[in-house]
Amino acid sequence: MKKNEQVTIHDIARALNIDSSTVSRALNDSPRVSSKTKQKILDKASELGYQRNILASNLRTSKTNTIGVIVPRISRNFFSSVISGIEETAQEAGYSVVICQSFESFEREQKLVETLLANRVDGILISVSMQTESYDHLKAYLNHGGSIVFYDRPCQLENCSSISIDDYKASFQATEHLIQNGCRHIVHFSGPQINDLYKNRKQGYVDALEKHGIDFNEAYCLESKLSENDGVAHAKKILEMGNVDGIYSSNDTAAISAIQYLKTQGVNIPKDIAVVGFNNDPISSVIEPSLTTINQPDFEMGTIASNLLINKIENKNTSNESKILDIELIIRNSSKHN
Amino acid sequence: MKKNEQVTIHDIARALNIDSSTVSRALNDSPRVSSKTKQKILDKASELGYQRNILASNLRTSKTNTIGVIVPRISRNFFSSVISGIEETAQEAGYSVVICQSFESFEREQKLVETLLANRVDGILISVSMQTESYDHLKAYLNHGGSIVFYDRPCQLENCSSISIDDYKASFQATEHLIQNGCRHIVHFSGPQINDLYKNRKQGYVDALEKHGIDFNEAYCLESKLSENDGVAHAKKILEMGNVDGIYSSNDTAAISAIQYLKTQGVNIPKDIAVVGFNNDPISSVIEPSLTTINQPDFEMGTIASNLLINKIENKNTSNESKILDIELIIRNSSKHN
DNA sequence: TTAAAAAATACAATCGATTGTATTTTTAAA
DNA sequence: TTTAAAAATACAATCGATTGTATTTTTTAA
Repeated sequence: MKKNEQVTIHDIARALNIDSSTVSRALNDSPRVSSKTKQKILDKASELGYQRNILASNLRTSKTNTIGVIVPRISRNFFSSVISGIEETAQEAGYSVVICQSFESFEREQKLVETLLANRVDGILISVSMQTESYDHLKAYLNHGGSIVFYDRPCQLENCSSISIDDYKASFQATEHLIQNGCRHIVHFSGPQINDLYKNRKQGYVDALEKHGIDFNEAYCLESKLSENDGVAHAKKILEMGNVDGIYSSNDTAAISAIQYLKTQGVNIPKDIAVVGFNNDPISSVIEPSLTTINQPDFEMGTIASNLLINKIENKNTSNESKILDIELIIRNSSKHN
Repeated sequence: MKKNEQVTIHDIARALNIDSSTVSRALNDSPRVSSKTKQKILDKASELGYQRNILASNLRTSKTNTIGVIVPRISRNFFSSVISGIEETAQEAGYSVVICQSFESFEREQKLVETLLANRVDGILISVSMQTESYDHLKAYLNHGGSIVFYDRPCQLENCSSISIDDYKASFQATEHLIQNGCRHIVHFSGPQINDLYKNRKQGYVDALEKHGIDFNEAYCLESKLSENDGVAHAKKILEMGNVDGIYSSNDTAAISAIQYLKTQGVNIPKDIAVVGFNNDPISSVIEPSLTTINQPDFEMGTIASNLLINKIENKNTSNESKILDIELIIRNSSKHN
């Protein structure tokens, strides 16, 4: 931005023939300035159209009152809801929020963390990309005195809090629901096994099968990034397999595209194949048959993540917590097996 | 962030017994530093774990290489696609992007602009909120030397470029499509008439009716913010009206919730009432019947918006442009009237 | 009225990087 | 070898706000 147009505290000071330190204190409502001069300064400031330069302020105080949010992609309803929760809480506490998308790319995630560090944000809320296996970029940020809280996809990293749901339990519940509806050959759409989230979801599926005396078949576990295309590809494989009667997908996106493809191939959902998804995307209630899915407290996850981070930043609480939220299985029409 | 941990160019300079200005120039790859010392400095920098403090740099250069994006809400697919386009182009040009949601609130929008100004972002890309009637907040930003480009919802403001679609034409086309499919009593879900976008959409509807000799009935224009709830409320009104046989909605969200409600009331879509939406949300192809809608080049709109703004910032082009993109009517099942 | 205490304000260094100018060192030409 | 030109580096001011310390002014109490 052009410099000439910028009004600084020095301009105000000069206009009133006082010192800029007094102006600074007045603008910050310090008790060290009399209310008379405060008023004079405030008046002059608005007269001149003064706008505080936060860059300068941040540099001096080495505090930006900004938190960075790294999210795989904002277009997923779950994530945009989490962000809303984050923003609300952050705003109340006087923090700005910078939203960044990693698009599930590790390389991009690294760059984003670097940029956030260079910009000296006070803390980072991150749901790591599906490719993230190394945490050096995050460690670098921590070493510079930053705070990190994981949300949705927890990671084992010292000195970080996390907030997530009980993926294992949710998965167990979803799978058991299919079994109780008569499914015996259940395919699982699983995500990258490098992250705990998808590991836990797979394990819940495996254990539910075991509990009900169904043999686990590795070929029934289709691992992918759970995109729309992946859902279609999985559906094709399922038709080749022949005897599949249930699908438990780690997200709604893949479940929905699979349903759509299967319908075009004359498969009856849920009669032939019952389906359960994960996330409760708005689209899941619109598709026919409506999709049975797991609902997560997304907005709440955002508010809690924000709170954990701000507490960390402000040192109110030095201990690290791993909070787990409850989920809910929403039973709709895609899973009624009769 | 804590100060003690921070390595500065002065630390590097001290360690090598040279001046910090040389370090600065070396890190910026200036020709004024010999390649030998450059290498020494680079090595020492990585050895000490140096991370440039952009705050300081920005303060000195009064350039942040950051653009602010104000969006009504990121959860709308159209907007998240625009953002992707913005990010891609901005990144290539070396700019960071800060995404902010106004949630259609004017008050919030004002605060966001203020924050972006305080942070001295080089430019703002904005789709104004549905409540925005005054532009003083934007003028203040312009007065401080900032650049503004409007996207999707253009505004009459001096010295600003804009990128949008031909809402009038799209609306005309959508309405005409309904008429050609036999509709005579077409209700229009319109948005706040304070913005050109919704004015144009309404006018296109009105003129299409006129062209085909259908009287315009103000009662058939239901104005709202086009939320899900608004769609349901409109649907109820339509049932009370009795003889409505077509709906043209200014967005998909309202169209879809209306369809869902009407279906529960035994209305056959499209036989009894044909429906056309706007935006081509992913959900529009999933709902049954699939929704006829207007597809906008969302990603492209983002890239062009970014380009216009960056050109403005870098003064490559001082003239102000109003670009208009072409749309496409996607005909699906919700509008076949027989 | 005067001294001490309290309030208000001024001075000056600082945050970390950038950049115009000055100085020193190196190179090239005479 | 000497000198001019070019290259490399050092010096010092600056961006705009903050903040500890010093000074001045005002208030209070004796």
